Amino acid sequence: MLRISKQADYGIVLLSHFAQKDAGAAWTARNLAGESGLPLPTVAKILKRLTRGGILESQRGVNGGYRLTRSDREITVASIVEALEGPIGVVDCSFGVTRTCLHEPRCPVKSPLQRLNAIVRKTLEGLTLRELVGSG
Amino acid sequence: MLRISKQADYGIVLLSHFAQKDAGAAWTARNLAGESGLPLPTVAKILKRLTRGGILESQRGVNGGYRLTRSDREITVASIVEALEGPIGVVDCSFGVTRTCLHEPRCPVKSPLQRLNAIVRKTLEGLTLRELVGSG
DNA sequence: TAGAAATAGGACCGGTTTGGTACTATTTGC
DNA sequence: GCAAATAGTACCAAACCGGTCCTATTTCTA
Repeated sequence: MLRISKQADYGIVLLSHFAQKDAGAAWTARNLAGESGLPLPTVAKILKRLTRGGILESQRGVNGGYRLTRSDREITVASIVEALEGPIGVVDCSFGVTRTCLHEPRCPVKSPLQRLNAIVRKTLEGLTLRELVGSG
Repeated sequence: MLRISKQADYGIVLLSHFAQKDAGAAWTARNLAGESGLPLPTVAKILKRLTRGGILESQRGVNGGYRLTRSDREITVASIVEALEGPIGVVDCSFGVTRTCLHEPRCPVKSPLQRLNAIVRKTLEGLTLRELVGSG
């Protein structure tokens, strides 16, 4: 367990297509669906989220499509996961906001768990799309 | 997201009680429930799993209870998560066995995702219960 | 100017997983 | 023999997730 969602998994797969070929090239959802073998609606949904997350930029209209907003060396796995799943938090109280843990007053490991969270996040922030795809 | 289950979360909380006090001391499920504020059935379930995972050892009968099988410096977060959630795998294909990915033939990032998985696992394997609780 | 091609956004439903509880069996000490 | 404790399993409700569909908007081209 401790896994990322399928959406994030697919997101990495799709982004790897941008990274592998000419980094500046544009892809349509339809092309990527054909290339990856994933269903078009799913691909479209993921690309939209990646765009909202600032990882892709979109061009509407007939000759539209998606392209990377920056180099694959500057795109971290953390940003991909966050765009597709929301904030990275190993446990609920890691968010540090809004959510209040019922057991917080007597919880002996609140900050240790936040440290665990920080470690995992830092790991993912230090890993770029380039690194992930480059040495496959 | 990218979070551990509540079971694993609670498991860490419960184990921290073993680590904080006399490491050799035994705890009953009832005592831990009282101490942590978690419901007894839930605590009992988690302790059973930790025992099966080799992290705790149990003593049945009237004066029974649970205690750590080894020092809190030798118990890794990875082993805790694995005991409570099963094998750590960031994505399905990280398991490398049984499950076969439908997209595997054309998947450009299979081994990169396995590398991601290895990185996360290694991080958790390098983090001990002592470290997690010690500097809270 | 109309139509086709593409993205934007949100609603919806089915299935799976998870969290939590309860029940019964077994062991152990007094 | 009874009480206290763990072992194991089954079960149910709720939340989450994956996937699809529908409609609106933008843009190019004929």
